[in-house]
Amino acid sequence: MQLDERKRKILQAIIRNYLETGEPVGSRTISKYTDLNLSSATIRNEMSDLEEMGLIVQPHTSAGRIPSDKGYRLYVDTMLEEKEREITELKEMLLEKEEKTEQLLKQVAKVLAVNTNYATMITAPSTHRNKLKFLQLSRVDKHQILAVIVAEGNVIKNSMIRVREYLDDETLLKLNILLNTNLNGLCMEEINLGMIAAIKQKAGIHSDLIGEVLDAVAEAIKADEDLEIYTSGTNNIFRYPELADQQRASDLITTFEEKQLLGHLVEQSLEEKPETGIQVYIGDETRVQSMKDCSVVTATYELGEGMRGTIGIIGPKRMDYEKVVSTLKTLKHQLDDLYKK
Amino acid sequence: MQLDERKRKILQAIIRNYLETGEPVGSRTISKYTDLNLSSATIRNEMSDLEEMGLIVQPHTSAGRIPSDKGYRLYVDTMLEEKEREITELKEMLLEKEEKTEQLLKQVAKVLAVNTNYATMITAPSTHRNKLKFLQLSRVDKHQILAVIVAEGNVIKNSMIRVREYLDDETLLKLNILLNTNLNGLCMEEINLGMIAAIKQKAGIHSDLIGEVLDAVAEAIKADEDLEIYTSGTNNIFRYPELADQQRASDLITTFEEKQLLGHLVEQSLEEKPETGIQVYIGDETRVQSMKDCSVVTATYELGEGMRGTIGIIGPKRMDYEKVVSTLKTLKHQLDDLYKK
DNA sequence: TATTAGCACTCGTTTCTTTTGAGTGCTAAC
DNA sequence: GTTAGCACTCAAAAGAAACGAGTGCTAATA
Repeated sequence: MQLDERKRKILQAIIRNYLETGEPVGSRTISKYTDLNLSSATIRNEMSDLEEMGLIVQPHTSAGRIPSDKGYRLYVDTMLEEKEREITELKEMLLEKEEKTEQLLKQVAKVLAVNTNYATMITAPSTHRNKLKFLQLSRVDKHQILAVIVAEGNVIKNSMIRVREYLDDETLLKLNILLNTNLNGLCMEEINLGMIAAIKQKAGIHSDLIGEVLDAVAEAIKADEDLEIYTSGTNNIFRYPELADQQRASDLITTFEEKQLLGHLVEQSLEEKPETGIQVYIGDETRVQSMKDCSVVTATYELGEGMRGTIGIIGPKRMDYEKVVSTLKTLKHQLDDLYKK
Repeated sequence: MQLDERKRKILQAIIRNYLETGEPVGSRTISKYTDLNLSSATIRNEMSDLEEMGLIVQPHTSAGRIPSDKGYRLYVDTMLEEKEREITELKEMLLEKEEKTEQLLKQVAKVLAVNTNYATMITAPSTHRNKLKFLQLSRVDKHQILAVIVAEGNVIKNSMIRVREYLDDETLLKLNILLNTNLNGLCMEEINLGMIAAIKQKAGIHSDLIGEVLDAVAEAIKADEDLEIYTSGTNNIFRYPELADQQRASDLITTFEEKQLLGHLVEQSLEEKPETGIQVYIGDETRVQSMKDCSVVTATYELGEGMRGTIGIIGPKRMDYEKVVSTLKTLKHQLDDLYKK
């Protein structure tokens, strides 16, 4: 059986209606509120076909139809209408271009949650592809050296290194120069213990003490690789009865709190990255058990070369895909532009 | 009417039973499972008295009794039995004494939540009473100076300062010495713009450029004053039917996410600080609307002079106060000891 | 051949009624 | 002062009945 234009229209009408109401849609409703001018009986025949094709399902015998995951997929892939959709509050926020990226992102997540009525998440741009810009060791007291590492985009890391013996000013200065000349401009990912070993060799360093310090620096650069995820609007899940029952809600809340499952989702969307940078996961496509009744829309934004972060919107399967996708598209571009200026 | 020993015993029995089951307690239950050897009729008479005194209430005519807030208060104030209660996992964790206080605290919150089956929150020690230990300005590139500020307990702050003109090495070095000699050992709270102005004067600095840098340093020290609160085990609220209905759960989740309401609670307990450092808020005593059906037990710990943080456990009013209070007491001492070593 | 009116049937939802049982308060006896 | 006994209350559980949205199928229609 094939999907002719009429079937498409009916399917679209069913989905549109279901997205709004959340109730199974009957043939009579479609017959009345569509410009197809067909009786409910005809619609019933067509619906029967659509069901056979696996695009819609009946929750029980005497109920209307609701879209299946396959139906949603078809809808998302071929039936979305694009609209420019800006959230003016966001525009203003981005103009201010706060100093602290972290704060800005948290704010974005919050405003997005309030405006869409879905839960949102956002990750700061990952740093591992980021280039090292500046590195400094300073003595804080006799046995402690502070390593400060600055990367492109002014991402700053600190690490306290404990040394057994006093390290004199001269050695410290030498180390600073050595490290800066050898590591500057490299991206975090390229720097590792082996590389540091090579530097040691090249510089002819044999002192155990200095070796230890260098190792600690390498550790510091690698550390903290776990990307932080901020969430907002978690309570929005209670707006949708299909997510609000105790078991489901509890599981979802846990997922949001634990975050590392969300991390998988983020990584997934960073990898798959389609041309638009927007990705839609429906139900099981999220690969997260607790989200099997949810859909997630993610957008990948770039704040500079190799510094990619992800925004996600999490809602029920019957989320307003048109609104969410186009809002995210606009926001993504706004964020991308932020760096270019 | 006055509360004689028998009435106390009966009240205690009612509360103990209710804490366990969450069901209204009837006279028959008390008669059977107490060593008072009284018939249910006698218990009924006593219960009637207790109700008149406002210590217990009846949800409806033909139901058993449940403790009122006043009843809980009496119980918490006078009937708790102390036990040493350690969570061995915590002990091990604390022994490791992780480098990163923040990570450690998050872990503590999590373990505590898993072990008690309540929601938990924890704040890092506030820094404003904390003493400045080390301060350094370094040039990252032509127009950017990085200020690194280290306080007692190795609390590190960074701030990027944008300068319009190039600042030569010599000036930078001079500034570093000036700042360190003048500010070291002072606590963050004492340092402000006025103070910096005084230093400028004393040092005879008239350059606008240097003035700006100093102001930025003062700003950096003050900034970030908002205390961060970490929560864990939010989903535990679903274990208690009296909190798990949609409206209440949604409100609570929001409170945990927004956090600033929790902040009030934290400040409150920092101020009121009783001898033990443990504080119990029952129902409305929390002063937070969404927590009117909850109780909160807080503990104030000290990681050094003036560096006080707070741990909180949030559960239903019928939480296991004995367990929670004594667990927190033990944990508090463990944390307090952590610094002394 | 495609569409539609008509109708019997299904089944979740709502509403109302009945039953059950835990628990009380009161009274009279111990 | 304590207790047995009993009538009474009321939420919750169980059952029964009515409702109605929606379907599938058949036969008539264009």
